[in-house]
Amino acid sequence: MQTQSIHHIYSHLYSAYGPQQWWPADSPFEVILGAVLTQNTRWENVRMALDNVRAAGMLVPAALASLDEAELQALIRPAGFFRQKSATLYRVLDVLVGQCRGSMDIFLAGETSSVRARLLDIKGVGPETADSILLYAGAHPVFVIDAYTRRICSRIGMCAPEAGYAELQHMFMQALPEDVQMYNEYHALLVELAKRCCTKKRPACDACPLQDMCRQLHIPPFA
DNA sequence: GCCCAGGTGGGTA
DNA sequence: TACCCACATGGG
Repeated sequence: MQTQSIHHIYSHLYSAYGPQQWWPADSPFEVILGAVLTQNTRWENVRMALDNVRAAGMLVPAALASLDEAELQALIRPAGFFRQKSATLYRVLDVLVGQCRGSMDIFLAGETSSVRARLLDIKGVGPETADSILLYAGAHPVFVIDAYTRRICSRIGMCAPEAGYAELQHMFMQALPEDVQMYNEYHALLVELAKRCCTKKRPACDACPLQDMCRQLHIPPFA
């Protein structure tokens, strides 16, 4: 039943919105920066920070790593939490530049579980940041859970509002085939749904692509 | 002015 | 383990 819902949600969202072609970045390295910078932060703010980094010609691991703290913080300031995030970025860059010669391929090569563990060892990189990097920069098959995913699932009664990261991730990965492209699209479609009409302010709306499905399956908020 | 955003880590009971 | 809190900017 839950498995079925997870399949239905995907097909409805895909029909309604089409392929999303995520993540909004031009390179794997930019994915990493975005994944850290978007921690508890709107993407609009992240984009301003990334624009600063790009304009400074710093969208290259070795170049960014060579900046001093004040310079890096000035660039990423619009994304908020700039002291924490600059410290996290230096730790990521230590591994990427120091241990992997700046190569994203080396940085993300290996078994998914061991690459994930390596990422989680970096202070400031938690499960969502690690999984975003794994999926969108490294094409590893992990399903990304975020605040949008949690809000949507809890709205339609698929999980408790306080459901944990691992619990939600397991729910999706158990229901779906291990498919990088699908995990990629699915997460992007959930973000699109959340932004369009599953906002915090508006729990249910007429434009929701899931309303018929919710009614058929007798699940709130449309049941 | 007040609230909130695509999290994470540290402290306390 | 289970809460509680700091972290910071920019937009509604």
